[in-house]
Amino acid sequence: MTNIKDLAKLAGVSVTTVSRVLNKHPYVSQEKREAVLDAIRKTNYQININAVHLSRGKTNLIGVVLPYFDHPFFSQILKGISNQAIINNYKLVLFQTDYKVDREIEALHMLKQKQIDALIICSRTSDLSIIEEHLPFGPIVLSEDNQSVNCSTTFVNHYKAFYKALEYLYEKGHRKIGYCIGRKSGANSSMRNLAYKTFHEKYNLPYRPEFVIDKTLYFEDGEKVVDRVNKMKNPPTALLVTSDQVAAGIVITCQKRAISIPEDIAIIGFNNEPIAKMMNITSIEIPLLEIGKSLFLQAIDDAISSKEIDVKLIERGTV
Amino acid sequence: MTNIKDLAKLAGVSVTTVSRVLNKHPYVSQEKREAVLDAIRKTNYQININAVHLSRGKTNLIGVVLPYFDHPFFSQILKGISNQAIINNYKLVLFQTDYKVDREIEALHMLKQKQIDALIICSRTSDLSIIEEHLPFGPIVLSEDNQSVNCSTTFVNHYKAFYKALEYLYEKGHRKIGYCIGRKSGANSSMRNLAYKTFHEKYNLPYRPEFVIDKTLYFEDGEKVVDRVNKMKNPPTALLVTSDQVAAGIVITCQKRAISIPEDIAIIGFNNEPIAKMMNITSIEIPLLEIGKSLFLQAIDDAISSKEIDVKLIERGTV
DNA sequence: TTGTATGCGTTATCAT
DNA sequence: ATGATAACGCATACAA
Repeated sequence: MTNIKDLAKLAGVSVTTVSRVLNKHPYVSQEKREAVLDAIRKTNYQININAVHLSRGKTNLIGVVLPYFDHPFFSQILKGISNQAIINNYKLVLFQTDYKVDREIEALHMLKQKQIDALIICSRTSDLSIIEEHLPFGPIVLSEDNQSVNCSTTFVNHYKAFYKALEYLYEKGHRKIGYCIGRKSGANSSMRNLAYKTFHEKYNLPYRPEFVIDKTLYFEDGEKVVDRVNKMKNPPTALLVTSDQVAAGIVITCQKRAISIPEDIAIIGFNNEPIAKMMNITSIEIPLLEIGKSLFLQAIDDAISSKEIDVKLIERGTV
Repeated sequence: MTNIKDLAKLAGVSVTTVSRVLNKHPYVSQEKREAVLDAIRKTNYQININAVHLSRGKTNLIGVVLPYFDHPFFSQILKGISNQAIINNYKLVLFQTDYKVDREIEALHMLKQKQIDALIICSRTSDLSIIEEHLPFGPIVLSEDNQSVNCSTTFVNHYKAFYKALEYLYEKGHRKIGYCIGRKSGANSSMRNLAYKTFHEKYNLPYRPEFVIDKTLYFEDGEKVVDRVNKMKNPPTALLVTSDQVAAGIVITCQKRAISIPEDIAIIGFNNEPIAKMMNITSIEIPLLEIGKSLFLQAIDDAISSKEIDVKLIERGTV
């Protein structure tokens, strides 16, 4: 493997000059520049990027932490991030955590080790104190509403979004409302649960723990949800479903079992994925690509900022 | 930032000894080891991984090239790759190409620059000659049946899979069969088209170009497909749909428009995604996680190997 | 078991 | 405009 030293010798210049040519710096005579370029051609020279990284202390790599990427919610955010990464000439290093803290810490570790310039955490599992601890090593961007830690965030106000959906159902006459969610823990889940509880207090409705159905992520989980609801003596008349995938699964299952929507049970999905439109599912639209874009831009921005993303209720046929 | 030199001074040993401790080499006295570990604790020392990379000429990073990762086909393969990467302590660098050659070449470039140790190309766009050119710089693994280039491959025999599905439809009495595919170009698409043509020749059926519907990738494309078929004077009685997403979209659209499946049109999907099971769609099962796993293992294996993955027809209600 | 010295390939500083 | 040289932080061959 030839290096700039070899090139320098071949071109009859110093390594500095070679480096200048390589990095398109000014102050190189046309003559010498040509000589260097010639040497590069002749030797099939290839820069060793790791040496550049060491010297610069920067890798142009950005880490992305997410639980799984085979779910539309995250794959869309990732797509938004990726689109911007391409534009800005960054590459992405993926950390699929399955919500395991260790994996997230591994990612933070890579930030500490300078293998990545910044870290985007799409869904956090580790403690905020650990995030804070790693802040000195590079920008960390979170996708949650968070005032307590001094880092950039792009987030949906899930409290507001949930509340909006609940109020909508209330207006439509629903008094027994349940919801389906991926996991019960996590910052966003907590906000939704808070909205749910506050809503019930406001209207003096009883809070029923069995109306909260977790571990619902994928299309096929819709069947599980219908099973559970069917077994209830006093089932909900409406369901907030935090993923259109699951909502669609519920709709399909109900069709199979001759359960009418919205008469027997009303459904509001989330994300407004294409499947929601096709299946005429009322949904809370969340601009995931935009979230991804914002997260990335914050990751490469030295300034710290917070961005709240607005959501929109798309009325369709399942309420 | 403290480095091993500082540690050495602090612990009263040489940098070599520090390095030995860091890398858990033998031949270090308990005493000196403790001294080094102490120094590490005191200084909050953090290794600079880029220096390791430069020194070792290796990054423990593996590149993954795919057109998009918001499609179940690729996100599942990626998941399979990722699972293995975690086990083997590798990180993944993602290249979303949108089937743009430049992006793929960028990935090959990073291999050349030694920023990644190996490259997995899940769906190739660039010329095979370009792949071959980059082979000297590190392992490249392809997901296609390919004898001409000397690299590892894990692939589905799409010719066989397609033929199997076509024969099945033929047995069921179908003589006018169309198919939906993501793109017409590409190695895998070519194999399928070849199977399609061969099948038609064998049974002396006319080849109708309009029966090949491309740019069908996502759920919502199902509607487009139904639109196109509806407009045909002499429409197919069966459709091979190379993604269950699209197949599901077709089924939903047909339900809306009172088109009976399989009476009016039969459907065979691909991948046997969960949605296929839920919607009772006949599908060709492709073990995507297994493919991902194999691709990864080949990427970190110096030996070159080829692995053909078998598929299975899952009979359900759409034929 | 330990340490010295050198290499890894590049960039940055400074002097000329 | 150009070049010498010192970082960058670590691994390792070799000597002891």
